[in-house]
Amino acid sequence: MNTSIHNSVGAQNLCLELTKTYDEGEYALTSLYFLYKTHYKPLILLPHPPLSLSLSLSLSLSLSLSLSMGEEGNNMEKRINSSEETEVRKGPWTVEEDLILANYIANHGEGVWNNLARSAGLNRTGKSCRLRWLNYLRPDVRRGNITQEEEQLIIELHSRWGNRWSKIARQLPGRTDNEIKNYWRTRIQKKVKQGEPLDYQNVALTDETSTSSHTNSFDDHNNNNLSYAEQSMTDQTPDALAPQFSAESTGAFWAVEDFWPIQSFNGD
DNA sequence: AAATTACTCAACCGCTGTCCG
DNA sequence: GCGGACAGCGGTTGAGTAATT
Repeated sequence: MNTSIHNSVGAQNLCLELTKTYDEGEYALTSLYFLYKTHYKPLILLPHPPLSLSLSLSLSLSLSLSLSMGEEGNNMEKRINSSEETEVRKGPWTVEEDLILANYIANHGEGVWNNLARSAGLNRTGKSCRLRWLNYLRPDVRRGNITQEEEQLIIELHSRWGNRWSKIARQLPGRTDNEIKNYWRTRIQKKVKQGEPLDYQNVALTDETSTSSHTNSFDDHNNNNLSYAEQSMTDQTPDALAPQFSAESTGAFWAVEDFWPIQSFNGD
């Protein structure tokens, strides 16, 4: 599947692209919509599914999750249903698994992940489900490139807290700790190694210094050692700390109503 | 065009902390 | 206090892709 669709690609082209690839019996139309939501919406920033996609979607509501898959899909299916069925599945998530997980959470909520995995019929560990949900499927996951403002904030917070990725992530709405961690390792550390200037104040950039010297003293539950400036920063709400995103960029978030087609699956 | 290298990032692993019976 | 189950975290890996030779 072609993943190199750029921001400028319009809805119609997207439909054609997706339809061409997936509408040949490989997956249900719902999968197509889900792909649109999870993989393409962040790129094209459309407020609603395109009309033709919506129509397809309406049709898909009467279909069950177990709709037949084409040859390619069958290969994937075979892997799931093979002799490994009794074993816990690992590795990349399939579209069908994503659908099942998102659908289940939309109807039952998240939490108690091991039970969730079992109840949803996913042959995955609770851990795996949690990770997939939090890092990828969650409606408010913000996708797309890290902005300059976000990078600056990451650097500032890393200098303050070290490799406390989840804590840093909480200050960047929609960004996951995994994403920030990866970004730090692949981009920012590379810049440092190459001697590129990071013209931000008070930046301590080595993992060694940051983790060892900061982690303990800046613990979540012990802010007593913070200076006034540090304390005031700590006291700020995530909203206050976070960069102000443009209206366009917020389009990369999912809306609650984005889940309606998935919820409809259970006939609610 | 093919082979190799570099890069990205989703997912896993192992560990710690917390909760609850 | 103990042990099991679970959540959450940070570090690491490896498959897929892009860039380079």
